[in-house]
Amino acid sequence: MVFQKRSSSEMESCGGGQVAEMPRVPKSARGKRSVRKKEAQSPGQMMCAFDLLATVAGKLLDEGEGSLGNMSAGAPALAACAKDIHVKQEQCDEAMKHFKHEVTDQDSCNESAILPHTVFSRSVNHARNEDPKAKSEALDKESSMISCTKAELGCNFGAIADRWSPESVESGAFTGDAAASLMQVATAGFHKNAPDMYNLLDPMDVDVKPPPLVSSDSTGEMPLYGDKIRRSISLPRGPKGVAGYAVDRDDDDDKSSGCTHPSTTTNRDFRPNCTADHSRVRKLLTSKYRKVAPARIHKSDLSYSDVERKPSFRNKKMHYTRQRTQRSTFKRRKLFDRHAVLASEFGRANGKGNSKVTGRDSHAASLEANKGTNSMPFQKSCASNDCHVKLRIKSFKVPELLVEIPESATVGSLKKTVLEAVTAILGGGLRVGVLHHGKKVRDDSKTLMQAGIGQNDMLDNLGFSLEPNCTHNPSQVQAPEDISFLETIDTTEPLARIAPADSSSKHGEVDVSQELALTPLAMNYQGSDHDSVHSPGGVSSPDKVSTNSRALVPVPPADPNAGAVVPVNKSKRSPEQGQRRIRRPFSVAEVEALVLAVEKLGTGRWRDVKLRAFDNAKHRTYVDLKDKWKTLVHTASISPQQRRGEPVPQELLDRVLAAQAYWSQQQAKLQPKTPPLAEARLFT
DNA sequence: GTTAGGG
DNA sequence: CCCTAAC
Repeated sequence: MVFQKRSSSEMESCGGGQVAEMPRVPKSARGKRSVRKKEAQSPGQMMCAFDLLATVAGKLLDEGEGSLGNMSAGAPALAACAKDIHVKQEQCDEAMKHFKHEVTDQDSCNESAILPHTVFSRSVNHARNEDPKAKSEALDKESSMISCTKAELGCNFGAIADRWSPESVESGAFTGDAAASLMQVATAGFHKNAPDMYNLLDPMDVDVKPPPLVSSDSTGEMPLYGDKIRRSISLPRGPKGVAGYAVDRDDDDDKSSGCTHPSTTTNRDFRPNCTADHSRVRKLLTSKYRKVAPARIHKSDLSYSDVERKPSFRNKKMHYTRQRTQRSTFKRRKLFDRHAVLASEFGRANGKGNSKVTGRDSHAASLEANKGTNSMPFQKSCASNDCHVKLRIKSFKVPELLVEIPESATVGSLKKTVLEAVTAILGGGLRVGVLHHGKKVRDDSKTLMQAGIGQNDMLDNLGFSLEPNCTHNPSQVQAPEDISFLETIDTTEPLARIAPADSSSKHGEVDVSQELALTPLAMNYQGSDHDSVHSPGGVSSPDKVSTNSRALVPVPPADPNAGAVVPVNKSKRSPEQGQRRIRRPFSVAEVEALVLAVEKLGTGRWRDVKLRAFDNAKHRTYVDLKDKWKTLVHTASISPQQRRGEPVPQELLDRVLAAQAYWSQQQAKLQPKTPPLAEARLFT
């Protein structure tokens, strides 16, 4: 596994929070993005992971409490177990060095900061070593390296809550402390022995309040989806080398995997069936900014299983329908929304090594402070001077990962790889960011009160994020903005996270993450309506631009009367419609499928073409297909030198022209509305 | 909801 | 890809 370090530039970005220019923003919408200024933050405010670590270390050591404290006692012995850990010893040392440097550079940090980190890194070994049996089992299962039970998390959270004692709040609990506590929870969770690492991904309901009716997974950090990767059985006339992988992706990438569980509704600690879906590795990193479509907050949307999807699609493709209808209906709004759009596509894996995993995203996991009905991220129960702040974090999401793994690898190994990546990230440095009103609160010395946290207005404005420690990936060039979102965005801040437009064009390789080519062309062609039930547990694939790449969009104000249900994001923005779909160039395989279908069905029957060849490609609408055909015809009629993008085999283009000519003729024959010549009719 | 075609 | 008109 490769543990990439971030480059200094990234670090800068981590702290700088600069706003990238949004790519495809309609001119009409430009100029409305002043809001993005809110993102601009002083580099000096960058919160150093050390602050957190130092805080954690200090607290734990001083108080002599917590698992970390205990673990520290065995640190020496743990050192010998370094080989077990997936973070190489050298890396640990390297990390140590970085930490030291950091410590040196940061007055506010002291040497103790190193300890926590070290302990974190090694605790994994420790835990695993202590129980050989458990260890082997874990390895066998390849997916149980890290985890913790909800109960454990809950306990930890309880501890956090305790830390936020009345006095501390009153006298000035530091936001840094809060972050440290959160980090502790997260870290602890990852080092405990539990069934699956998804626990961390699960929402953690810290308080006792009943879960909100609506999931607040609006952080924009949707669980990985359950894309499927299938291998094209055969591409009839397709040229060799044609991408044979098809990845079915949800239309909008926003549908979460079918495994999405209404987190708020159920607190399952173990969700084996979802593993595959959730473990989907994304190519990631896509965008630096994301937006969340409010509408997707609803749990029904979240649980969009493949099975569920298909029917809905057939039933009128509500999807499109809704889209279109709303679009026209809210055209104006849409334009406005657009400026908040977009995602970029990701970076690509570098290197061809197998099982390379890189944690590169800055907005690692993101927590969200959740406010259910009336639940707010923080609840202040103030009795005179006693102001307890209760907070609920709906979910943790691991940082985005870049994974490269040979197709021959087993699903199990993929899981393991991903898990290792996650472990490395967490072990290598994790920090928690606190966001208030969409802005990171970098000044750890501020009290909650000073930061405005705890006031009634903050309910919807507080969020947390788990981020990789910038200091750990110095070599990483791409410094994704490390802005994480929380679903709660201040209403006054139209949040505009625009994704850099480096989209599509360059995600070159067709690795797993690459666009999917429709698979079952052959099958479709044969008229079989390939069932779209692909095991959700299939290998997950990275997505290019996926959920993550979406910018965050505040949820429109809920119905006043329904306010009790989900007042998560209030915003005037119409989410769903506002976004321009990301550009997804057709792969050769898709073109092949399209050509095949058109040859058979002819032009003018796009819906049928869609159903026949792209039924599983949720993101391809019949309009898209029609448009693609249009461009194909055009492409075929121009010189190769004038063509752009992924070259389409001439053979296919020839077929396009042939099919176009044939069907045009057929059409002419069938409806010679304007009977040109008598001769024409004679033909029919 | 689909098609067709311009943008 | 989006948007509309037309059906």
